[in-house]
Amino acid sequence: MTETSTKYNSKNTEIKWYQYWLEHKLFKSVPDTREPFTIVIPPPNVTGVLHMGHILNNTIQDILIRRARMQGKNACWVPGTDHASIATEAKVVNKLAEEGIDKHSVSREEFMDHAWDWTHKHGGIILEQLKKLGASCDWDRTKFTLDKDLSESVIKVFIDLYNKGLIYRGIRMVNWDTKAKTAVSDEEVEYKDEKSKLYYVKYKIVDMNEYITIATTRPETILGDTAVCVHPDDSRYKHLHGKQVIIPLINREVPIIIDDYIDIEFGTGALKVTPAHDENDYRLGEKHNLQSFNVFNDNGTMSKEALLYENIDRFEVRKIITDDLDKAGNLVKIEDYTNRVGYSQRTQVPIEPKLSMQWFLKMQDIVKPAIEKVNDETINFSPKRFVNTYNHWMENIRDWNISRQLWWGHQIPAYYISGTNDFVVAENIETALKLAREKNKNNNLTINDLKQDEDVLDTWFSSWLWPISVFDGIRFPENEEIKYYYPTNVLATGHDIIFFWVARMIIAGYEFRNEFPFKNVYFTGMVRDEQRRKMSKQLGNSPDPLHLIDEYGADGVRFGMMLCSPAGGDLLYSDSLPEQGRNFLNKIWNAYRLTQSREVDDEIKQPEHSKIALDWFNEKFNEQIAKLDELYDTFKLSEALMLVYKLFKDEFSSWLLEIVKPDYQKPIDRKTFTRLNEYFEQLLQILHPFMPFITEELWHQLRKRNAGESIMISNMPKPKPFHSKIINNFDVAKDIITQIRTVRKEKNISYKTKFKLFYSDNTNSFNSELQSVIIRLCGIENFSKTDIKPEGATHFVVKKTEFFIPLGTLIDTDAEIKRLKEELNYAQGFLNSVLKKLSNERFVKNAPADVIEKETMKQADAEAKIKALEEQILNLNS
RNA sequence: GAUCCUUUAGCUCAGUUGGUUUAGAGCGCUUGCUUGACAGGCAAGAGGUCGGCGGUUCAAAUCCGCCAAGGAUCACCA
Repeated sequence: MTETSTKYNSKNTEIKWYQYWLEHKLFKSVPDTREPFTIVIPPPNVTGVLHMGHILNNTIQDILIRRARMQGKNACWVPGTDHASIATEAKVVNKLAEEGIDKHSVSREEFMDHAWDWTHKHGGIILEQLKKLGASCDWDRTKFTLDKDLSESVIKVFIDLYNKGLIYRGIRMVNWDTKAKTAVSDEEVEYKDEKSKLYYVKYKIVDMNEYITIATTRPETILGDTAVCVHPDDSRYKHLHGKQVIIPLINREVPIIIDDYIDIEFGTGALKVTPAHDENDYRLGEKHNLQSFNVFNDNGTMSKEALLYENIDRFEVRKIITDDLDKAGNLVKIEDYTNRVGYSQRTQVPIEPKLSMQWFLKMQDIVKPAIEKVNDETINFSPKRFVNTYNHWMENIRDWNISRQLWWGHQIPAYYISGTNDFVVAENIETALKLAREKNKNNNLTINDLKQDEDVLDTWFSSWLWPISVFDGIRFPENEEIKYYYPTNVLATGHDIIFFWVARMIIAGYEFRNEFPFKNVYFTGMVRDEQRRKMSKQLGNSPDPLHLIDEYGADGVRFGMMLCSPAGGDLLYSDSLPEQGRNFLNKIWNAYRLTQSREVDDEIKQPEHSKIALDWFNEKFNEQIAKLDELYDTFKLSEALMLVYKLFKDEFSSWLLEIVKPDYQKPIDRKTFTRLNEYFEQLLQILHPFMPFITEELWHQLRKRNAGESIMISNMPKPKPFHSKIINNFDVAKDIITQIRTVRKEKNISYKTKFKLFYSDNTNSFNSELQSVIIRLCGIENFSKTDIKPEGATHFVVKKTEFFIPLGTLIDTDAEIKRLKEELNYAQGFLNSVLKKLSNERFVKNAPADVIEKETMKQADAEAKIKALEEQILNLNS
C-alpha cells in the first residue's frame, strides 16, 4: 500500500498486524492485580468450519474483550473446541466405511485411534479461521473437551453426582437415532410437520364374528401390538370389554383393555398398543401389565421379535405390510394425514422411540438455584425476554439422559461386576476394584472380573462444565486461575442453544462452585438471508466467511455484521453489509490521508474557524463517548457501532475536517494539526474494538511507536464533562449552513460563486462567534447584521433570526412566497398544538411546572418565528 | 394445544419512569455536484394518520382490554 493510494487495502494490513499481536503476546493473560474480564468461547465442534453464525458470535466476543483490555482490565478470552460425539463419530464411521471397514469389526481402542487421527487432521481448522477474523483469544489457553484435564473433570463430576444420588440408571423410552445407533436427548430432537397417511386396520375379535378397527400412522408397529385400548364410556365397544383380539398376519391373541386415556373422537376410538415403541403405549403397558415386543433392530430394520420382515428397513416394511394387510382383508382404508415426526438433529433421520437402559441425571433439585439467580437478575440476560423461555423449560424440566451409545467421548466410569445391575462407579479400574471388593465382600475379585460400561457421556455433559473446567476448577477448586478468572463476565451465544448450554452451565456453576458461571448472557439472533431463510448448505444461501474476509476485509465484515444486529434479533445478511463496512474503511483511510496531506507550518496563526470547530468537536466527542459507554454497558452493540460510525463520518469528517481543511495546497498551522491528530487517535481507539486492523495500522502511522506498543493496549478515552451549550450553538451554525446549501441547490448557484449574507436579529439571539465557520463552509464574501431588509433577497429563519441572501434577478418571488408560506403553515400548526395544551385548564392545573414552562417557551419561539415569516412574506408582496 | 414475543418510513431497527418541537437512525430512493482526502465520495431532499378498534389520562408510539397478522419455545392423539 502506498501513501498516495486513495483506496485502503485490508489484506496485507490484516496479516501484518495479527502477526504482530501474536509476536508480542498481546492476547496473553496471566492473573495479576488488575480486575479480570473473562470470556470463554462457546466451543465450536472440533471438526466444524466457520459459518456466518460464528462470525457474528465471535465478533461480539472480540469487541467486548478488546474494549475491556483497553479499559485496563486483565482481559482473558479462552478459546477451544468440543468433541461433538455424534457428529465426529459419524464422520469417522463414514470414513472407515469408505475404506471398507465396519465400525464393529475394530476394537474400541482401534476406533479411538482412528478418531484421534481424524481429529488431529481436521480438527481445529475453525480456530485458525477465527484468527482471520481478528479474534484476540489467548491461544496458549486453547482447550478441547477431551483433553486430559477436562476429561478428568467430567469423570469427577459424574462420580460426585452419582454419589450424591443424582445419577441413576434405568430403562426408559428414549429417542433412538437409528443412523448413529444411539439415544439422544429430548433437546436433540426436531419435530417437523409431515404429510403422512392414517391407516385403518381391522382386528378380528376372538370367538366372535366381529372386528374392531384401529387407526395408525405406523402400520409396521402392528407386529409389536400387545393390546387394543378403548375408552370405558365408548358405547360402540362396551360389548367388547374383556374380549381378546387377533393381531393380523401374525395371529397373536391380545386383550382389549379399557383406559380413559383414549380420545373417543380420534380415529375410530380404538387404539393399538405397542408398549416397546411409543411413550404413551409404554405407560399403558406398565399400567395394564402388557407384554412388550421390540420389533426393531438398533439400525431401524425389523427384528426377530417382529416375526416377519426381519432385517428389512422400517419404512420399506410400512409399504410391504400395507399390501399384506390389504391382501389379508384387514386394511379398511387409508386417509391423508398431517402429523409431527421427530428427527435427529445430528443425523436427520426419523427418531425411533425405543426402550433402553440409559443413565439419567435428576434435574428437579439442581435447577433451583439456576432458576432463582436468573430471575433475581444475579445473572443478566440480554435481551431480557429470553428469561421467559428459560423459565418455561427449567420449570418443566425432565431428567437428562446423559448416556450415548458411542465410543467417541468420555466413557462412563461405571464398572459392572457380574450381570448388569451390580456395578460400582469410580475414576479408574483400580479404585473400582477396591470398591467392588468392598461392595461384594469378596477379596478374590480381580480386574478381569470388571467390565466398564461401553457407553460415553453426552457431549453437553462435558461442555456444561466449560467455564469451570478450562481453569481446572473442578479438579483443583482452589487454584489461582479459577479463583481469579471465575466467574466470567459475559457469555455470547445463539439463543438456539439456551437449553443445551446456557441453562446447563448455570446449573453446573451453582452445583460445583456455588456461583454463577457468567454475569451476563448476550443472546445473538440467527443469521438469515434477505428472505429470512436460515442459512443452510441445502439452500446454498450461505456465503463463505473466509471469502468475504478476503473480499471486504475482516474489519469490513465485522462492521457489516454488527451494524444491523440487534441483540437477540435475527440478522438478515446481504453483501451490502460488508460492502458498507469496506466503504467505511476507505473513508477512515482517506480521512487519515487528508489530515496528513498538508505541510505543517509553525509560523501561520490558527484561523478562528478552526479553533471554534476544534473546540466544538472536543465537546461533541465527550458527549458521544459518554453515550457510547452507556450503550456498551447495556449490550447495545449495534447502536454503539452506529454512534462511532456517525461520529467519525458525519461529525469528524464532514464537519470538522471540512472546516479546518486549509485552502488548496496551502500548509496547515501547527496548533490545528496537533489537535486534529489527537482527536484522530482517540477516534481510532473507540473504533478499535469493532475494526481492530485498520485502527492499529493508522495508530502506528500517526506517530512513531516503540516495538510491542499497540492500540489494543492503549488507554480507551474516558468520558469527561462537556458543555451542551457549545454543542447547541454549533448546531445552530449547522442549521444555517444547511439552509444556505439548500439555497445554492435550489437556485442552482455554483459553490464557486460567492455571495453576501445578512441577518436581522431583533432578539439578539444569534451568536455571531460562529460567523467564521459559516463563512468558511458557505463561500460567503460578506456576513453582516442589517436593520434594513435587503431587496431581491431569499429568506430563511433559523431559531428567531432572519437571514437574507441578496440574489437580484435570481429571485423568483412567487416561489419564495410559496416556500415561506409552507413554512408558516407548519409553524402555525405547531403553535396550535401548543396553544391547545395551554388553553386546557386541566393541563395547566395538573401538569408539572417544568412541562408547562417548556410549552410556554415553545409558544414564544413559535410566535417569534411566525412573526418573522409573516414580515418576510409581507415584504415580498409589497 | 399451552406459554411468550413482535407489529413505528420501501428494508432493518431505535424510541428510557406517558410530557424538548404534529416521531428518529442506517440502508435504499430522488435531485444536484468530476481538477481540491475519499464517486467505495459529497450535498440537499422526498418518504410514517407508530397493525386495527376501544379505554385510562390534562397528555398515549409509550399504560390497559379486545381483535388481526407474523414469529419463538415447549408439549403432542394413535
